[in-house]
Amino acid sequence: MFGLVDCNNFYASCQRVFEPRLKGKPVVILSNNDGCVIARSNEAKALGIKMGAPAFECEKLFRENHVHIYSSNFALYGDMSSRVMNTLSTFTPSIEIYSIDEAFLKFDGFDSYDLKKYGEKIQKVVTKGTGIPISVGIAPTKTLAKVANKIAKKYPIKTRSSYVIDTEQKRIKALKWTEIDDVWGIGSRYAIKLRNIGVQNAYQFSILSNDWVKKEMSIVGLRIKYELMGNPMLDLEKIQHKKAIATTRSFERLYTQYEDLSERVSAFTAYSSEKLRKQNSHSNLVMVFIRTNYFRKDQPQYSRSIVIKTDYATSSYIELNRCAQIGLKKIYKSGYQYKKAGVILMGISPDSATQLSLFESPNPKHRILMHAMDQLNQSIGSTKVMFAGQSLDRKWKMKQERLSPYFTTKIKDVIKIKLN
DNA sequence: TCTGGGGTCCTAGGGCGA
DNA sequence: TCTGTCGCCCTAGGACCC
Repeated sequence: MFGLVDCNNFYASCQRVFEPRLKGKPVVILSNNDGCVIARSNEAKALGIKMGAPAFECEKLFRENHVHIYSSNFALYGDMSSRVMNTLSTFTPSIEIYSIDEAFLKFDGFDSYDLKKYGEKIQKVVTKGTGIPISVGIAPTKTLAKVANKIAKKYPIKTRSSYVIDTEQKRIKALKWTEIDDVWGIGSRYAIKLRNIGVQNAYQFSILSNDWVKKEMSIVGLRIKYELMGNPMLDLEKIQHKKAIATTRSFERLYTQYEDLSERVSAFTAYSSEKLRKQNSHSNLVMVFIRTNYFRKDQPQYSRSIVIKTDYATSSYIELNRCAQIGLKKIYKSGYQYKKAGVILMGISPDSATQLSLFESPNPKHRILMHAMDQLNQSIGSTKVMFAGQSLDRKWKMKQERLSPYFTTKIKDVIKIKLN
């Protein structure tokens, strides 16, 4: 059996752990640059605040309903997430951390356990130990565990936040209850397609013909169908190195000058290459993209990307940035107002399996330099040592007007308790 | 005026060598 | 020598996830 543990309204819950006054109040978290709503408490959802809604469009709603607004604080959420995951790993040896707020558990050899009760225990221990409320869904496949989790989350009192699908009757009932858009793996496009042929819920999807599903939704759709029928197609995924490492950002203003974009691309490459070195890997493909603001229909639009091959697989910022700058030069066009850019490193291989080039070889000094830089930045605690290509006076700055303290990762932000 | 970021997987279609 | 077919590789684009 598989279990899916999902933290309820994770980012909002993290803020509440350290500010209990937020309990019962509407809370929203905004994306980078304070652009969109990316998380909401139940109270905020009840007000009709939509996921992904632009913040500037919600201002009136926020004001009138005294909504508590926060800029995203990923250092805090990441730390809280590892506390939850550490607690979960005490309940089974088989765990897959699926995202910052979700984990799949596998219960092999738990035949003598009452899994419903076990789920309730997991819920209690995690919530007590971390302050984060969770829901637990258990079923024979990962996709059904997702469904079970939705039921536990929807009916926390009736289910005690733990629901198990362990009979054919329960499976069919749960699928009939699940709207087609809520099935894991069926997004908005497929949902429209399915509704057009009269499929409204997961059960109706599960009895479609295999041929139709395969033809219209590829092998991925067919796998979902089998999973919903109770036949496991997906197992726990092993932790593996990332296949692509990206740093992409929207700018706080529009850029027209090549030099400005060049500085940003240089900084993005520095950050991506740092992530690459952290996972002990090399890359041999650098993709750069730039684009104008596609929301501004009144302005001329331009969007291009390019992939540049490095001479050899490397993790050196100097070599990767050389390629990124070549790419940028090729795709930059003057006369446009640029809103976003990014650098994505691809063709990633572990250090141990790096293929050497016949004619070019890495400069050994780069390796020593990168290592020294990473160590310096690590000891300082943030990226302070930079290359000349990056702006020292940080002309570019992310908008984060409502950032909460870093309660668990910065010593000056740790809560002080007064003892009488 | 202001609209996120970072990933994965799959398929179609073209180029190319056997 | 020419042509058709097959399979592999690569890229672009579409779908999805959180």
